[in-house]
Amino acid sequence: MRHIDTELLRSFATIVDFGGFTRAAHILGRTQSAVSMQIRRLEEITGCTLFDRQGNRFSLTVEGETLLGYARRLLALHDETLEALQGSGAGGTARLAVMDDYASVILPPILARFAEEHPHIHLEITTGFSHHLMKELGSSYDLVLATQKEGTGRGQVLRRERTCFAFSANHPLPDGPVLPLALLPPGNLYRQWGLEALAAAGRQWRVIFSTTSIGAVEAMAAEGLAITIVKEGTARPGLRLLGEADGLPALPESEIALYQAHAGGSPATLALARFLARALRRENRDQSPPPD
Amino acid sequence: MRHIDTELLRSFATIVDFGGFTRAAHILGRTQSAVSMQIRRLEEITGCTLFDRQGNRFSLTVEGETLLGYARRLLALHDETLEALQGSGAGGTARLAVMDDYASVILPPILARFAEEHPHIHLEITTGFSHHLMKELGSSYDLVLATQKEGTGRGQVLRRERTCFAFSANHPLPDGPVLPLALLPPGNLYRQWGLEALAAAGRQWRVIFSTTSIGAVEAMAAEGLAITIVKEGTARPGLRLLGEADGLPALPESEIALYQAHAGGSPATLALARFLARALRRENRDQSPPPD
DNA sequence: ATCCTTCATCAATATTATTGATTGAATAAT
DNA sequence: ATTATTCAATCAATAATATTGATGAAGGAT
Repeated sequence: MRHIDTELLRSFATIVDFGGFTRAAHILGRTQSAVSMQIRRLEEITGCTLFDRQGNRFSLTVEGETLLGYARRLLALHDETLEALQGSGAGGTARLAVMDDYASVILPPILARFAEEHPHIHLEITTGFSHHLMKELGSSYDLVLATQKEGTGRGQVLRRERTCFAFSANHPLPDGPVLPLALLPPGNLYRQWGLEALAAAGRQWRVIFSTTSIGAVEAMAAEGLAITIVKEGTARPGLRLLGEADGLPALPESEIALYQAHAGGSPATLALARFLARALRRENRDQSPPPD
Repeated sequence: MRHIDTELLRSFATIVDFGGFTRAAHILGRTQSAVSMQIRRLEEITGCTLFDRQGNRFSLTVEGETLLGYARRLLALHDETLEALQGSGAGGTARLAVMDDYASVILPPILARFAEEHPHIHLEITTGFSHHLMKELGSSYDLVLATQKEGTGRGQVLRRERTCFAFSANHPLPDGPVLPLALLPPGNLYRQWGLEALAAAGRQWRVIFSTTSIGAVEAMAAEGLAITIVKEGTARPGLRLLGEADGLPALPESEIALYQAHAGGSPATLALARFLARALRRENRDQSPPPD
């Protein structure tokens, strides 16, 4: 008698959420070939083709979409079952660390939805700088959502964002030869990128404001007191992004990447990872739909 | 990462429905030791003791009851998933054959509940005499619910019922030396039991009415025209059960047994089998609660 | 054209489930 | 009491299944 193993569904959902067999395999703590075989098994069991493979790229078939709906319900119920029986011990907690800007701008509505869908999972959210957060991945945090330079790091890249200098939309740019900057403290990635780019462009600068509060830095820029650096997606209203046209150098792209403490973590951790991947990747796609 | 295989839950639910590891093993097409190991695995995974073992007998623990609730929901969703993907082919059909009296008296409300819980499963119900139905088990039917003599046959006994002679509650018993009988046609089990018992008791009789309709036979008895044979549970109102006090011999007990075409049939068949076992065994228990 | 990324496939291996035989515990029968 | 029965637990052996690591093939990118 045919039956679907829950783990096959978990792999299936993870592939969709993370947009790839290989990426899903990393998250699940298996090899790519294992995941590929699992999907083959799933297709044999259901008798359906779940993915349209067009060489490298793939998309869900209609049957795949159908199964995805059932898979999500089944997985939620499965995890709820385990938690109901094992008490609300460590199994029901997910500890996430996020860099400040995402924590205040992008994530709140996403985490609210997650909390609503998984009322039994206890969330512990910490904010800070990517660099510091990464050090405690595995000890204090199960997941870290970090900003990193394109192509760096081994996390799952969920989204890419343009990084640029920014200044008040309502004030004229400062016109002296020395750029007034408001930046986060030394060690911050954007500070480093900005200073290096300015040095390479032969510009002079002075950091007139340095604080650990992103809000304060952006407020300074919005008031026309200094230039700062922001991600396109999280810049507050009132800020204008500056480019070559404004005489300011381009900066590397930022990758928003999700790091996992251990491949294949607790059910709660995995559920949160899948949810974040789904939410961030989907919004990303919506912002820049494919040209076809 | 721990996860519960759906098949473990199916075994668990089947044990509860059929009231035993060995019985469940037969239904599932596995050995008793396999089922026993599965439950051990399930207990390891959940970290709970699911059954209170008191030697031979066992009962569900509180955690077991909790898991049972989840298991039923999970299994229903799992089976629904498979059917959604495989089209409503043969997977969504269960063919049940039932002896007449149960088909008209006991089963209708039970099957109605089943249909409500599993709106996607297509039921094919046939009625007839146990003897004939059994011949087509495996070809025309997936399941046969049959009456049999105690201790006979290899089906799963779901219920036992007293069998006796019966006559109108409102008429005096016929007083001649020759008993007027209304029975089903030759080949019927009860006809055979009755005639053998009367012969052994040295009574004389005459079958004055013989038809394939149980309703007609019972109507004859209720009108005071003849004596017939009924199961205690399915006798219509207006009939009085006759025993030694009335000068009529006792008859063997009837076993209501469920036969399965193949061990571990289709999901729909298995679902119906479990449902019938649950419904009939539960009602049985309610009718004669254990003395402790 | 060449590299790189990504998924499919294959044979070998590792893992896991099932079996068949046996034991132990508890109840029913003599 | 003592002996059969019944039923689940256990164990070592086997069967079944999943995973791996290496390799191939098919697109996209440079």
